[in-house]
Amino acid sequence: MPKIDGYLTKEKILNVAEKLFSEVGYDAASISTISKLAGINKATIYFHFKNKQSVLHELFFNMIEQMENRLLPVEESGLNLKDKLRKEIDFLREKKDIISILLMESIKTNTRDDSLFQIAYSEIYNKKSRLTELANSKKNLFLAHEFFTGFIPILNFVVLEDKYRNFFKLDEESVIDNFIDVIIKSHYNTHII
Amino acid sequence: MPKIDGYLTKEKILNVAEKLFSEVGYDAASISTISKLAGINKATIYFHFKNKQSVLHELFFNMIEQMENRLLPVEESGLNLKDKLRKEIDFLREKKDIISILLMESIKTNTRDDSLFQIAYSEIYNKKSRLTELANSKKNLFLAHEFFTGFIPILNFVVLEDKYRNFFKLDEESVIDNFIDVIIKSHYNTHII
Amino acid sequence: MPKIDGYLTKEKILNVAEKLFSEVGYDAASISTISKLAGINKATIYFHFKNKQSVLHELFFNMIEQMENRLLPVEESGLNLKDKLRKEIDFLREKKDIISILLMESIKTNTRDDSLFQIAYSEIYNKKSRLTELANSKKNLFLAHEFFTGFIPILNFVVLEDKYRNFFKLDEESVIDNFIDVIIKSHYNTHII
Amino acid sequence: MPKIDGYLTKEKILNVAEKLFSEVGYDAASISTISKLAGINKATIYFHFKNKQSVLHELFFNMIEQMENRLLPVEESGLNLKDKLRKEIDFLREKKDIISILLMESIKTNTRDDSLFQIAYSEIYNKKSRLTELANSKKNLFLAHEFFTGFIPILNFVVLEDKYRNFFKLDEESVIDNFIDVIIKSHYNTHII
DNA sequence: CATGAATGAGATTTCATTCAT
DNA sequence: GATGAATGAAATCTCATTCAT
Repeated sequence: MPKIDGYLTKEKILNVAEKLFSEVGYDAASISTISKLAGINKATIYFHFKNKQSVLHELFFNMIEQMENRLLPVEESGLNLKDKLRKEIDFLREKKDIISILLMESIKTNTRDDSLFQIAYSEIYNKKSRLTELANSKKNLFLAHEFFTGFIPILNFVVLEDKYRNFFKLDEESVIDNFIDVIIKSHYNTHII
Repeated sequence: MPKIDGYLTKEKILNVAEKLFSEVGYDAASISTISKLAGINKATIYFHFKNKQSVLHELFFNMIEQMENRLLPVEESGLNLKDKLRKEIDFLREKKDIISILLMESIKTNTRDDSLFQIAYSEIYNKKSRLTELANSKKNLFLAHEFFTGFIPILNFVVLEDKYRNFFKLDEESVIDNFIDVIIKSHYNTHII
Repeated sequence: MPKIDGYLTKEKILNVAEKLFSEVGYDAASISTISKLAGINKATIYFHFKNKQSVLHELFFNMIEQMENRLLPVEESGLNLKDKLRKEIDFLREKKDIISILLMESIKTNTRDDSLFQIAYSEIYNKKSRLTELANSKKNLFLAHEFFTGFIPILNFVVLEDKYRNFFKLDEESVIDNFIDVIIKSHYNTHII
Repeated sequence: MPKIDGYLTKEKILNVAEKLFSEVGYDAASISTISKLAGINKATIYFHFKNKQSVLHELFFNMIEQMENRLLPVEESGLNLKDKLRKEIDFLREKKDIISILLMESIKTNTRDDSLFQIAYSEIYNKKSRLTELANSKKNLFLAHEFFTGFIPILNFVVLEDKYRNFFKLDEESVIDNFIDVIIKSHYNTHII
């Protein structure tokens, strides 16, 4: 391995780790395997990262940052809701791996990591900046609506799409089309504000 | 029949494993820890189970069986939708641990386990037995509706409830009440059939 | 390896560890090497001991216990001082390994282990039970005398004897004889009480 | 000439290493830690030193050189024994770290390093140059006296002083005063020649 | 002179699993 | 049914050392 560009090595590690974590879960993914897949020495991972946890943290941190800084396609002009949603879902599909990890880690009872909620927070408050003006009771209802009938179904769709399709023997296009139809009818058409 | 804390040893193992798996995930939970928490010898676990995997399988199997055989409160007479839902959610809350495990394992890309979908299938087909009579296109739309706007949000609510409440600093009763309100409006009131 | 008598295995580990620690120091002695020398599997050490530190602790603990419970030959009747001392030194020579470890570990500035002082305490107070009756100023002088001109020289003799002999090209018997002569003249003949 | 905190880099490395070695022992002190404490890059250490061992060797070499070249305060005129001893001990106290390392390394059975004895040799022969004139039997007795009842207790005092004081809950001044008293009575007043 | 990046070897420790009793 | 003892494999992480820049 050329001792040239530490930045590239670090990127490589993060990419490989993201993929592997999503495939087998954080705990079942070993540093050994990551190093082999990245084509580098095990110890090199510890040159770039304090420990295994910090690889995960950096993945989460990068994800949170990206989500906070992006322009929401929902707010883009000139597109109808269906097309906007399709664009958003395609965007998230590219992030399927890190979303899988995020969901898995959030579910563990013992975790103190709240990256999932941080992302949800920024997504939801991005969308409706007037949210803060609402009365508390309404605000919490709105939050529940956004989180449990919008955010969660969409992330789960991205993550479970393939298995859903395989189990129920459906074809690819109909699955995404159907999902967009039902999420519009159930979530977007029933918005409170 | 030797018992530990009133449970048969095998049941004790299953209970402890279920709790630990949900806390730290299947991979981070060791047979050693399970045996210590159950107050038995490590080797005893291997008397009752072929290996670690089969402890998980038995948990999943039991869960699937229970879900298939239960009477859906939704179909019970005399209760309005809100109360029925509340009953159903309370039932699922008691199964929070196994549901957590189920969700975590389903998300792993590499898993071939489809217990989550088996349960979804039986839940959804239980509810609407006439589903099979529908035309294919309608059927798939219905399936997407049930799975992604009903089943998934409800399971995720059960599993994420506490963390959601803590992160957004909400009080317990309002969280469940709000969830029931929004799931009714988004899922139940928008049923296709 | 026969899975028969865990007690023997533990003893074997302690013996091997004691020897190796004294040869190369605690930190340079690896669990791997210990296991190989003991003819057992590395993991077996962790069945009998919590971790590497606890192997050291158990060695120290055993040493402290032995020292506290032994009858001091110095108090034995019928022997003159020279013979008593010779007996005592021969007793300590058999414990050369653990004494080496004890001294090395005591010297480390960062150590919080005070096994050396615990042993010194019990040795010194054993010898002169009337010590407690002394006035404080005398007591401390007595302590300094016992510790720095008796205990420390003797332990260091046991530990450095061979190297001292080799460096100065002396023969074995003259070294021990000379040491006994000088320790009697300097320490025992100058006792305060 | 690049300096760190006013020291040349090499000196800085030696100072940091000396301190760390004395705190945790040679083996537990890593080049990594030394470089961090010195505020330099790990590789820089390998520019100034062949390897880790040679850092230790240079520390020992410097110490030996210093000890060989110093004027012994014991021989200074105008001071009584007590004051001379106090001066000597204060001199050695400043070398506490390197003395700790020296002692620890000397105790290891496997070590072939004899720096401790080299220093002892030059100290003892410095003091009494007419030593060589003595008959062999007397010489060896004298050597044993100097080494085991003078040199060793003094070095051990310097190294164990703090721990001795803490364990027996003594105050600083009384400890050094008492030590000087007892070493005079036991060692200096019992000189053979 | 000094550094960032890398590595092979090996450290401690834990894993799932086995087996004689 | 249950256990103490053991193990091979693999986990995470650290080590001393190297080298291109």
